[in-house]
Amino acid sequence: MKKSVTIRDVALRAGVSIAAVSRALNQSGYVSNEIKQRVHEAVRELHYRPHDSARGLKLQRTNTIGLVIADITNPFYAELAAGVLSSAKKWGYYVILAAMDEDPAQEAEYLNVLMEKRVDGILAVATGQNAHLWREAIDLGIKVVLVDRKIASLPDADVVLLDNVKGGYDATAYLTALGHRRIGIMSGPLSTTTGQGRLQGYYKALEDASLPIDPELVQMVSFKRKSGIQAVDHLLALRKPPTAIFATNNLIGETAMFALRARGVSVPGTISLIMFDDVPWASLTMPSLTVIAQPISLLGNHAVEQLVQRLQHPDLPISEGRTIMLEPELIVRESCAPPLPLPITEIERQAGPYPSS
Amino acid sequence: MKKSVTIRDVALRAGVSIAAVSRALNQSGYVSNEIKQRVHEAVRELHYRPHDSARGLKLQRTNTIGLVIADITNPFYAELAAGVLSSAKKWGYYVILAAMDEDPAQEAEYLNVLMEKRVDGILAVATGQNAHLWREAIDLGIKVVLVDRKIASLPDADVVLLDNVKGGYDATAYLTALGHRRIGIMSGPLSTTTGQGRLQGYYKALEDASLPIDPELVQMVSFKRKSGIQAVDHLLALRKPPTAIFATNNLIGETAMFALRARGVSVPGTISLIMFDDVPWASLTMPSLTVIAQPISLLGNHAVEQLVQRLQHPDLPISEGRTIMLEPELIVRESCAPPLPLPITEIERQAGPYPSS
DNA sequence: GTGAAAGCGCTAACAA
DNA sequence: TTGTTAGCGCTTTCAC
Repeated sequence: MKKSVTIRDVALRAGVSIAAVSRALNQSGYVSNEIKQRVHEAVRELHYRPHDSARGLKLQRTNTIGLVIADITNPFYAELAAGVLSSAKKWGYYVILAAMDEDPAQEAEYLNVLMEKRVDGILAVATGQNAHLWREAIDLGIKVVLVDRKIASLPDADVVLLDNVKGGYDATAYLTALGHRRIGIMSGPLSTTTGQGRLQGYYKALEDASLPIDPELVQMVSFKRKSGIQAVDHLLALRKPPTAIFATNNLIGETAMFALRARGVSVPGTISLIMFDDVPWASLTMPSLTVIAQPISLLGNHAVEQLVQRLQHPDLPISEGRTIMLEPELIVRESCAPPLPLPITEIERQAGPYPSS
Repeated sequence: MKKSVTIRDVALRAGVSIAAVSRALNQSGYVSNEIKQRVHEAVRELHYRPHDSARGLKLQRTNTIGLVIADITNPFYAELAAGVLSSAKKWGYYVILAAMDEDPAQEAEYLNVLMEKRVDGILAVATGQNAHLWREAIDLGIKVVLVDRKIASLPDADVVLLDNVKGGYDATAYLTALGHRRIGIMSGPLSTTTGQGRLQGYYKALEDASLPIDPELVQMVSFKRKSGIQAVDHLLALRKPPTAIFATNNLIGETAMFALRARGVSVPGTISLIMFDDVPWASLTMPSLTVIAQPISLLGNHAVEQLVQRLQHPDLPISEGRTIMLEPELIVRESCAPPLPLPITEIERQAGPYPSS
């Protein structure tokens, strides 16, 4: 492995100074066409590649950003990442992926690394912990844009959000409009604004439909795969089980679908199911799933846009941090139907065995 | 935004030389415990963070690797990335994600960037083009490990593969064992070793079952979502349509599932379906999908392991490049069944209208 | 054990 | 228009 070729080698080869080479390569300052030519020729012959660490050291800028998410295996984050990657590339930024798995310790570890690497900015769906580290990153001069979740301890960071309250409301209202009166919700953790918002929307829709809030119907689960099977069982075992379930993200929806099938519960015959997040498989299941779709790529694009803006105008007023809010959309498919006149157990109790749908 | 604190500041604060600080922080060379103490105190007080570009420049090493894939939105790559991320972190490496979307031009662009960034290594599911750039990367001293696909032009690169021939064979043999005699295949592009291998396995299984090869039954499609709908239609429209279809990756399987449902074809009643790749939704569809599962996380882990080994022993003999080959596994679910005695169109022709399954 | 100093590869004053 | 040079922040000889 031969010694790597530097700007000095190029200068020698082209018979000019290294400053001239730098100028020629960066289109900065004055360079005659002749020199430009000679330099590019030398570059080609020598296979010269500028050394990014050296530029980074000199320029105090890396053209690299960090993307902090929970789990790339979750289609939501995968699509977000896809949007971020392509947008970032367009602006000349490249991304270091940090999957913290909803674990504050891992988030902290990644944050430390991203700071040492002096990434220009960080796009983050954060746990909400590590407030101190986030502050430190910002103080270091790293621009932070929060995506999907706001965090209270960073009121001054830009943020790109989905209107989760509306999403939760629309999902629930769709169900009440179908005639459901007992709607179960598998809610994500209230430590996240997404969990909070969607649950809040659920409450609001019930209220608007003059329906009582039954605490038994709200099941707290984590935003992870297979984390809520017992939540489904719990709902199913209720004295008066719900006639519909609202799964507040795609992993939870997967779980719900799985558990309902395993228990032999007919959807939407016995129970209707609505899910937050549209994902490719939602139209492949039988029945296909009615969902609240998020404009995920847009979320990513806006986030990058926001970040790039901060990067290019380093001293825009921070003060409040800008907020961009996107709208979710109800996509009706097959998994929701009007409820049976009465919950099936009620019917059984009143009229004896009843042929299951 | 105040000037960032450097090793010099720490030295001043601790009342020692910068060399001592460096030694203390890196556990290298001799440092008295007292100095060590003072340094760490100063670091804490000043919130000092080593500047990675500076270390990188000095050390000619970045602790960063590139991961080149097609599309993070494909669950296969998402899981691969997840495996790579966690393995890499364990070894102290962080990853820049490059999604080239099966496009050689994008791959080239990313490759150039990764070279300029002087990543220590690259893990790649490559297009197979850009041979020259890959060579250049290796010459630059960047260790390259190929994952999932081998590329002919880089015989000296380490490679971590799945036995695609076996996978293709097992899928097809399972179908022939069920009694299928006309099996359609939606094959990926032969420019990839995965496409090649799976098709080769298909041929081999047919041969072993003494079944003829009918070119009409092999449909070439790209490894992309919804790229093969017309391929399904083509198979369906055949004078003697297949009684089973082998979809050679998860995106193609998604497409097949989608198209068959849209056309009202019963699975596995009229047509059996088997897919390469196990994905979370494969057990949620109705019927659930019989698949050939790849040990994807393992693939990622091995790849990182391989790379780290090269990184830690820079002058291991290159010569041939090591190959690790993993085994696929057949997971039987509900989407395959014995065929109808004769293709339904034959029956119709012979016996008039026939009640569809 | 500790510190002074050279230098990693690059950019941008500044001088010519 | 071009070249010389001083760092960017760090590690590591090499004297002491």
